[in-house]
Amino acid sequence: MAMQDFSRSLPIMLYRTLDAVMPRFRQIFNEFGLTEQQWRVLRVLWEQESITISELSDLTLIPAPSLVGVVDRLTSNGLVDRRRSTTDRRSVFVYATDAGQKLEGEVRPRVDRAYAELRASVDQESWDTLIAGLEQISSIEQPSSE
Amino acid sequence: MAMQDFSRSLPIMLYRTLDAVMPRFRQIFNEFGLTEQQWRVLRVLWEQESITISELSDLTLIPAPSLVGVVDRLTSNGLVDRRRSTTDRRSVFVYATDAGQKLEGEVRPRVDRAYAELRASVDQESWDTLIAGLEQISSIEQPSSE
DNA sequence: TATTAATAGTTAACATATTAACTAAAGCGA
DNA sequence: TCGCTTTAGTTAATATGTTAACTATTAATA
Repeated sequence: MAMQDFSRSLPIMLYRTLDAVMPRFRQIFNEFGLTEQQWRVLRVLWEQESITISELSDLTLIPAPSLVGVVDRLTSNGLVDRRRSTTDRRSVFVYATDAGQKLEGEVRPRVDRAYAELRASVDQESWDTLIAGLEQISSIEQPSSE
Repeated sequence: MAMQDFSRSLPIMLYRTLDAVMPRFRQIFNEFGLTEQQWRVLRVLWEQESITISELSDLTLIPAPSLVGVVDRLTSNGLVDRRRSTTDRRSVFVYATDAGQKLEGEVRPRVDRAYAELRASVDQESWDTLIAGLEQISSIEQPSSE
């Protein structure tokens, strides 16, 4: 029979792993007044000069309706700003302000260190295998929603 | 340097995998007027005659404050009910009503089938390796929050 | 070119997550 | 037994997720 053990089903294992991994990062985010989602947006903007809302949604995995609020709050905190595209007036570009850029130097070292420590707590091979396994399943095509 | 590629970092890969896996299940839940969290609560109650809120929180991975509302809505839908413990009046037991019990026969076959199809889309060994990898990382002790 | 369809962003309604605080009830030691 | 601490559940405030609908703009096509 399928899914005999609920506690070891794939979804539960994924959630459990996130519960084990994320608190250490969220603690750092909070020290800088950032939420996890705000961090993700900034993390992308630090590498992409300017990017549309929909591209940002794809890269951060934040659903577009949620992203609206996240960008709103980042904007009111002076870390990012919006600029409507001139070529396609439907699109809106988001970019990091100077304050948003500056934040990278303060937050990233902390986060990168925490990430390195996490990665060091597992042997290299297990880690790579896990990432590969996640890559495989996340690339499964969605069943057609008929 | 750590976390070179944001899109392949562990958290993002976990979220991406959930995004790939969950919609097929949520669609089924919605057909029966259930949310994902409501399903998880029922899924546990179908195996545990009666269980306290805190135990339910541990098994469903739903944080206690959220669980209050989930159980509230399940109660108002007549699927579960609360009963305060007589031995320790701080504890509250939750149990499935007759309607809640009856729902298992309708929803579980659908969900189990979808789960079997998902599992069949990956070879057995990759699946087991993935689950084992998740098990390993999710069992890492939380860094002491000093 | 007028219509229609598709796209980007947003709003709305509801459910859940996160963190802190709060209440009631036990547990515990002076 | 009194006072302190812990525990179970809940409430509160804010942020985000989920789904559907809506607006403005662009693309497509007769």
